[in-house]
Amino acid sequence: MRKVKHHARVFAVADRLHSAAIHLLRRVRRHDAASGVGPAQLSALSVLVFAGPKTLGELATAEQVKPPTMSRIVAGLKRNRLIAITRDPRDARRTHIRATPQGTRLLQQARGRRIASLAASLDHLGADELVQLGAVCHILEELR
Amino acid sequence: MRKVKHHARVFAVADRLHSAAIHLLRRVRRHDAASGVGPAQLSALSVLVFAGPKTLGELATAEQVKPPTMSRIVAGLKRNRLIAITRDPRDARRTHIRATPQGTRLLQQARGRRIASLAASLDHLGADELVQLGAVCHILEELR
DNA sequence: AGATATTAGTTAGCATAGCTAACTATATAC
DNA sequence: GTATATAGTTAGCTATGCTAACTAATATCT
Repeated sequence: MRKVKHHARVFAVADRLHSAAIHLLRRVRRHDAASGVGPAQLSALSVLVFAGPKTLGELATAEQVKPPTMSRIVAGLKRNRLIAITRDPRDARRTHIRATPQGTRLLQQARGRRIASLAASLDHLGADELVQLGAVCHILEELR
Repeated sequence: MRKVKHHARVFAVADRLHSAAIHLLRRVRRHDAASGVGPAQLSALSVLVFAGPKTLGELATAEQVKPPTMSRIVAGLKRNRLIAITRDPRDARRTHIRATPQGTRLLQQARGRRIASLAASLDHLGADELVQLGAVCHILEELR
């Protein structure tokens, strides 16, 4: 049956893709220490920088974390002056959180280090291989 | 200059690849809670299951973590009876750590959940797209 | 052989990050 | 206007990261 073969191939590819993603991120993450903030703060900050201001609840959802956890991450970011917090005038329960210029700068630098290290690894690849990588990124971006 | 263009493309691909890897792992990680052990323990256990027995120092290196951190992760795994520890008869300072049958079983189940969820996402892809993904995995596996 | 240095791992103590339960404050519904 | 629901915080637990300082064992060097 063709279906069986297809599923087996999908599993094999999923397995390799999973492993490749782990190794890729493990490598780029080594450079994050230079930023001086922890991984959770860095990740939350990147949401604020790339997706714009968010409430605490929205941030928690985006980061797949519970509100109390995000509450502390946000407190840390504020202590480091990487974000600014304002109350929602319509609903005083809500807080609006946005990256400060320093926060944006720090994130861009951290991201730059990651991307630069990955780019260095990819540098010896040929144009055709880059095209393949780009096509696969497109496929992965379309996954829901 | 062609070189400039090439570098710009490499950067753009690195950026997208980085983002894709983040989202991919964030999705599959949701299922890890079902295993009942933390992410560091799960990751260390996977090294033991797939790469065989290791000393504590080797494990720490493999996991990009300092020895004291791995010492505690190992203590947790032992408490959960997922690993067994023996002393090296040649060098009594060293400890040999290996997964128990229960540890192997738990890891395979956790891994199965991750891969199955990823495979489900990939299931609607065509054979040609799977081939592309496979080719890219090969490229990434060759990266040093 | 015996002093010294190196290596493997542990312990102590600190910070960050995850959770649940319980709380405060605000907004909504009846 | 009382009850309910929602947004965040606080308290307290576990896990995971670090450095500094320690123990124990091995290797080195006269």
